Amino acid sequence: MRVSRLMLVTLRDSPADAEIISHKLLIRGGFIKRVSGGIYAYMPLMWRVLKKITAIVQEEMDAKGALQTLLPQLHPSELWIKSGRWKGYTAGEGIMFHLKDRQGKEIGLGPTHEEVITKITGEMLNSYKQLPINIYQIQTKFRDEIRPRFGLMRSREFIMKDAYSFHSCEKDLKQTYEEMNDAYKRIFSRSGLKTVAVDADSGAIGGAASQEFMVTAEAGEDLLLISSDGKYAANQEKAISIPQEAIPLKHEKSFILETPNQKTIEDLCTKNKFNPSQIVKVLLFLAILENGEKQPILISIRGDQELNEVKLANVLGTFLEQPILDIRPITKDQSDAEKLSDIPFGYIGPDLKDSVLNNTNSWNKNFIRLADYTASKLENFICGSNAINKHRCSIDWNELGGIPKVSDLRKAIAGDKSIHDSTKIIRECRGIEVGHIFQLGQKYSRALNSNFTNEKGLLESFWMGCYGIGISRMAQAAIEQNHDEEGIKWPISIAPFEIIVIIANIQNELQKKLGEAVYKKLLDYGLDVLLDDRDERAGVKFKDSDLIGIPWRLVIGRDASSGKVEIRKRSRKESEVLEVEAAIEKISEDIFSERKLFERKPL
RNA sequence: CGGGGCGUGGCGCAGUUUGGUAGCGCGGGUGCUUUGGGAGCACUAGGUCGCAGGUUCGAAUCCUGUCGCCCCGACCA
Repeated sequence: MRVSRLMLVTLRDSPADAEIISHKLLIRGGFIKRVSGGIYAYMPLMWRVLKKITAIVQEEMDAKGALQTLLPQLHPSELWIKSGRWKGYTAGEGIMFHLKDRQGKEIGLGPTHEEVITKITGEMLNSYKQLPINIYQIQTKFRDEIRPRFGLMRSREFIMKDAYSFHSCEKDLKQTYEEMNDAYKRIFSRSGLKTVAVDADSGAIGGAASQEFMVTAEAGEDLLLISSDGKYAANQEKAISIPQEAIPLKHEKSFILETPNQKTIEDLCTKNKFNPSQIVKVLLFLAILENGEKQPILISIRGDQELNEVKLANVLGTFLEQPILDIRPITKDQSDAEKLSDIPFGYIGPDLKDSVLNNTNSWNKNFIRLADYTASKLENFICGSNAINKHRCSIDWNELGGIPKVSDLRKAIAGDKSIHDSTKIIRECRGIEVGHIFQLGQKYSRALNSNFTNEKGLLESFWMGCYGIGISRMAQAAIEQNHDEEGIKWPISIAPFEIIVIIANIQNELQKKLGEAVYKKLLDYGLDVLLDDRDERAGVKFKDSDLIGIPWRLVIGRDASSGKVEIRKRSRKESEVLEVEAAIEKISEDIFSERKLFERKPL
């Protein structure tokens, strides 16, 4: 390909709406073009990158015996109603685009394909003899993100590889899950990405075990917690750890302490010389349930700890045996709107009476009371008295009428001890989620009545797994990990081209001739070559080649008359001047050996 | 959804406070010079100032509405 024909439009200035480096570089290099909020066109250079990533993904999936298909993007609502996800995905802050067709039938634009695939396989597969099956597609997905941002990192239309496996038993599912785990490690390492696999919350997809593959990068939206020996790694949403010990409170007879205007843990501690770990703080939340009920929740947690809302939603969902559509703190405005004048914000105790809810007409009239184990373990503590400007000191759970239902609700944080080995300390870093694998179990197959006949001749629901990779996100994450002040440094396995040949001065016949010859020769070698044949000053071409991040550069310039050219690797500072033939040999050898490094390894 | 900010040529911005008929840099075109790290000079094209109303002799500027985009938040009791 010739740069003169490439539709290469690079920008000197960063666009005002780009925040992170990878987004800026993608725009400046002309890789993507914004069409609307969270919606981008992939321009020719980008499409080459995406095709290279896709090829790696396909090779590794195919090697595991997975089958590629292409599923529809328009999904009838009844499938999603059956699986129980229609409401959660469309109502409120649901992320599913949906529309009505001319018959008035509701249709959703696929954000993920469990429903569709489960329906199809349920109809096509009937016997355990046909299992296991692992089926995948590489397809555009649609998600109406609450807040699209960072270019392709969180866009509303994006390319994803999603695979779904079907098994006759859980053991078989676990085996495929492990194989996918292996395939994913190969995919990311072949793509030149440094990733870490972490335990994850399975979120809206549901199911049992799940693992995320994270590209470690400062710009990542997820917080990861990793033990100092690397043996434990989890997304903060899911992470469990051993918190710091509480500092014991002096034992004495319980009493009421006047605490005027001390509504925060911080105020309470500085004014009375308490330690936050000696306090039980009580949080008031409102959960919106799938059946439409609005349920007030009272959560007790140790004062120095923070609540993990994902854990809270999971615990609550299990307890109530239905999905939680939304859960968030109750504000003063909300409680006023419900005419609940008696809630002593800042002074709430675990034993706040249900009677404060008497006036409400849209909420449930009793609290669900939960406690994090850091709070339940305290034997002697301080807490709100349910009366303004008063706290109770040296109180215990008996005096409060017992301990609420206990769960792990706290956020694990850096500095905690690891659960697998308490001598190992947890540290944190940020990550970009590029892959996620789940053991779904029978959640979808049961809901959608997707069955097979097992060895005993009995009808059984499929055991399912699902496995996603954000293809377009991967491309951007690669930049986040591989760039410098000048631009992108693509890993060679996913670079749009492997080498760029720059003719420094196209007016110079000698250079031009030599450049064309070198270009042809490299093409004949089977390399992905780009020839910069533009009538531009050399500096412009150097800047552009650095910006778009081609791994090798070969310059035909002032030494052309003596048959010499300059070569440089994008990842290095130094360049080298060699005879043409030697340069071609060196580069092709290097690229071939790099290709070997990144090519499929035998199982 | 709440708060804040911004919409002026392809991109980055000034002009808006104090109304007087639109400007700078980059980019584009032509010519000459230059030619290994985003060249210089000259000429040139390109904008109903997001959109719709209103106020006014006159609106990018003031008012109302609307659309779009960006950031923060939607947890710290």
